[in-house]
Amino acid sequence: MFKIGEFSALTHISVKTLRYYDETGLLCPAHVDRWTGYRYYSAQQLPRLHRILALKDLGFSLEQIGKALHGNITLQELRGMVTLRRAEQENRVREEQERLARLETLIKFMEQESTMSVDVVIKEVEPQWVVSVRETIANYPAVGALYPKVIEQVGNPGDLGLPIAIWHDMEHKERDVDGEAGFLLKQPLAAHGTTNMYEMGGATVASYMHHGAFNRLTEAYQNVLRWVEDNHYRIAGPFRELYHYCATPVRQDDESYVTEIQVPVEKVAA
Amino acid sequence: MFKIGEFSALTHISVKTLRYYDETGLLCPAHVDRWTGYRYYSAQQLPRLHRILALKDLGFSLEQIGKALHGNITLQELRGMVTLRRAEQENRVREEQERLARLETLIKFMEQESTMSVDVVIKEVEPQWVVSVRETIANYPAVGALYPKVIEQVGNPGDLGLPIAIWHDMEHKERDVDGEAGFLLKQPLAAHGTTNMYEMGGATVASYMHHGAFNRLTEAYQNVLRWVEDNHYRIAGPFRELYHYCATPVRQDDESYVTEIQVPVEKVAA
DNA sequence: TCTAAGGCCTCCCGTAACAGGAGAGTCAAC
DNA sequence: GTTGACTCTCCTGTTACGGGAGGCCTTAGA
Repeated sequence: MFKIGEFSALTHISVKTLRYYDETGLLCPAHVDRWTGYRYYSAQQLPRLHRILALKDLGFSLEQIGKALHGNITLQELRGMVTLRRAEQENRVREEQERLARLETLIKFMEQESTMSVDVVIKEVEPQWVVSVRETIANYPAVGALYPKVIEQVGNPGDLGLPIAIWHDMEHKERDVDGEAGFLLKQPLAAHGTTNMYEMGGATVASYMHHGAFNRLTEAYQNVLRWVEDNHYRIAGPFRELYHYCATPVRQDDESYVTEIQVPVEKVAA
Repeated sequence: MFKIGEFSALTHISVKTLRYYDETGLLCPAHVDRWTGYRYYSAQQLPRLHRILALKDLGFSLEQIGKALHGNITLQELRGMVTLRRAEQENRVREEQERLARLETLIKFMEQESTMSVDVVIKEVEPQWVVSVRETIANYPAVGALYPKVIEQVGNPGDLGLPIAIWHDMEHKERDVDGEAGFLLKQPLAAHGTTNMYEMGGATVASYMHHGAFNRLTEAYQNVLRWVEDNHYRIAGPFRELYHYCATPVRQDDESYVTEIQVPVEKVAA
């Protein structure tokens, strides 16, 4: 029989940990002095402690280990536990690898003095109802002229959510741009005249929050698209712009605007 | 200005999280109503929140993010942070991969109905003082005869720690075994007669706690050695046996004994 | 036999990043 | 005016322990 300190030295498990395992019922001392409360461990308990450590090393929680060790577990169930654990661990490894890849991409960006790419995040957006008009317009800033058209055809401006633009060209164009302008909606409305009313699908997007003037959006796009490529994603749909903050009258050089660039993406198979 | 629920819906960040970020000073609302305590967020805060999410995604703690966002950080410092983070993340990935590898090995073992390999753990053992005799003996059980020799040559049995054996043959032998028998010591003693007194080096070992009779140790060795191989380790020294529990008179079939097998190992380069 | 040092006990707090819930106040629409 | 949705603060719980306070127990030395 060992006192807790001796058992701790023997196993290299801290006294705190041993007491915790006692408290949680994972490994109770072979004997506890009724009057002093001293814990006494026996060498026979070493295998159980070792098994605990081994399972912990495999990534099981103490609660799972407790259940597994509580006696009545079959080889079948154990197999099931381990197989499940492996699946979780596979996900874990993949996530951590992707995180590492993002870090390495960021470092590459930073070597070129660009700090912006810190801010690109991948997120899921839900399906959204949209009312819009789509036209070929002279250039990007000209999209501003489309919003009044939408507003005048929709009865109640109170129903409108965030203004958005969707760019259907897959590359940058100086003129004859295929643009769509409209608003997000909380509920579907009836379509009027030349407006489109549809539910825009949900998507995985690379999102970048641009805080600054519209005339620097092109630069922002370049960075986002390079980020997408460097992180092994592929463009999976037309670009979306959400105007989170935009004062009227609209100006191209107002630095207070907040514009979100959303590039639908899908992961390229490794 | 958005109320917290609106801002939450807009960003897909939970209300709880936003309040937590307020509390920790990471992202305080643009305005807080003095009387009601209501939090009001502005669209201008979206970029900051996005940056927080991005850094969190890269694995930084909220505390680190707080420092980085607190304004006065140079590109140099940011680069340093990210580079450090990458190093950590590389370790992380490696650890998780190794854990996965252990799980897969275990599954392979379990397919063959062996559950024992759950209990093999890698651990570091410190250098230890040892007093022992080394001889070529008839077979493994014959090692028992060596311990009295050690005891009689050492004055005080009170100084002796755990009995151990060290097997210097790299393979299983039926006879003429090169065995060493002795005891761990707390402090060095003077050597006497034919005993050796030396400090056994520390090592990384694959350790298996065998709870059962000596005559089943061979089977245990087989499993441990297979585990070592399957987990891409290489044997790095003679095997050690520690007799944590062993009643006298010594019998080969006493199932209450607890014997630890330690196989010094080193990782094989991937 | 007394004492001092160390070992052991229980109880409480802290960790990171929130989630859940109680109880009370606030806002907006009908 | 009322209802129901929203918001507030405060408290607890999560995992696997570590640190420390305050008090009892054991053991070695004087």
